[in-house]
Amino acid sequence: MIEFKKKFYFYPVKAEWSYMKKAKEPKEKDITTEGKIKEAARTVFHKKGYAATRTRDIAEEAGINLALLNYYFRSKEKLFHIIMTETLSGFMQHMVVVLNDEKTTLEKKVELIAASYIDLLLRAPEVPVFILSEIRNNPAILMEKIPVKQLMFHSVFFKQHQKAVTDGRIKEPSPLHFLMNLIGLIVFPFVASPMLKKIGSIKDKDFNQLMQERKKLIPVWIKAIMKANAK
Amino acid sequence: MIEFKKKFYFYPVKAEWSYMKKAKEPKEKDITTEGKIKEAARTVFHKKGYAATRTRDIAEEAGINLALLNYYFRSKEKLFHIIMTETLSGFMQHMVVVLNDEKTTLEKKVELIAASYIDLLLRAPEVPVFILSEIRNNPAILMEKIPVKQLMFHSVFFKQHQKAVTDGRIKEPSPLHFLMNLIGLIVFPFVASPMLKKIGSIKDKDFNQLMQERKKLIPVWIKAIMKANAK
DNA sequence: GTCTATAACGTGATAGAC
DNA sequence: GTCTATCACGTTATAGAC
Repeated sequence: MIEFKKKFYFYPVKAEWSYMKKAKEPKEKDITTEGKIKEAARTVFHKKGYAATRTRDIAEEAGINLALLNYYFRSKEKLFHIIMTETLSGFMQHMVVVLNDEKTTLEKKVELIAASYIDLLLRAPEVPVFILSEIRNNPAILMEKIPVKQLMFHSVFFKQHQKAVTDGRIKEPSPLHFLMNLIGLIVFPFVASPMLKKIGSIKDKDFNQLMQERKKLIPVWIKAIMKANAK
Repeated sequence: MIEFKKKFYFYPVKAEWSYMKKAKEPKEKDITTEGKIKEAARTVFHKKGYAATRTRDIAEEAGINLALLNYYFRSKEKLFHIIMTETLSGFMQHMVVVLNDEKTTLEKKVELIAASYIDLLLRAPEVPVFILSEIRNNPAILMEKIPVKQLMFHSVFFKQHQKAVTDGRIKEPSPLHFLMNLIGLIVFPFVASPMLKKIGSIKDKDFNQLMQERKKLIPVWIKAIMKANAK
């Protein structure tokens, strides 16, 4: 009880609420009311952000009654936290798998990350702006949810990178530049895509084509950058 | 009259409102009430975005009475449009000057853009996320305000880049990749800085140091990328 | 579980005194 | 120009019938 906000002090706790359940397989379309609300919430939150989203938008998107939202998730804020947590961990998990493969080389990992993240982002292009702008309003979200630092610095990827540096194959001013460059080259076109589509007058199809090209180009570019640093 | 929203049909038009005046020199601190409100609005909008900002936040930040905000700027929306326009054009103008210098080479322009934009972003690090997330909620903003496309494709920079391609010095799959890479390498660390500061546990001072390094490194990296493409 | 109606609250905007 | 008080409205959350 004690962790609830004032206004919820007397609200009965229901053990069957969705955020206490285990996440379902994402691919089986959830046609339960609860599932529909969560799907709708994900869509609307990702598109408009927390502050600009009205619970009515979510209810409408889900095709359900507004009251049901509070029945299942108790508050807009709680529903948002669920979506945020799932979005963040989905993003991280995806990377952690690749980063910790013992069998692949550093170069191969760059290829895999570029390819798999571009594919992921093509399916959910609004996610990066969503994450970055929500973190701006509440940076604490990051640490609450996921041990990002652990996942990063104890990864096979990170150790391989460090070894490449001590071997002299890379002479990075800082490993952070390597990370910023890799993620930046992958993610930036997606966060800037509204501008890009205006400036370059390119359609969605052309944009997809450009991103497909980048899957192959980014590893080449990263290699070139590493060589340039080694000089 | 006709362009006003319904609720403003009968609101008297005042010719002396701030957004009709010419912009003042940015460096002389504006201590008029109007100036204080605008400064405060810029700060708060940039930090929290339109939807999450309350007019009361702005009034408090400016140290003035809430009613004065509507007295000077008539509505939250109008005030926001002023800030948005100034922010966007400030960003573009800054680039247009460099892009259209006839005397500098393509390579030199890359250096100048990297250096001047990183300096700009160090002074206003919240601006990229602000622009990108507001455009997400209202992409029309872009075209309303600034002829971005014109400025870009008729620039000396763009012509120089095209010439370098036809000369065989660059073999870009698309000039858009060049642009995405350059801007991405510059801007991405700033939009991702909250994550970066958590993941890398770096302080503001270390972040500044990294960005200073990037002023020199980005031109080198861009050159390396161009060479890799030329192969 | 789902609905309608409504309470409770927050926020943008305004009237009117000074 | 600046203030206090208040309105008007939209939004979240809830009660209670079914």
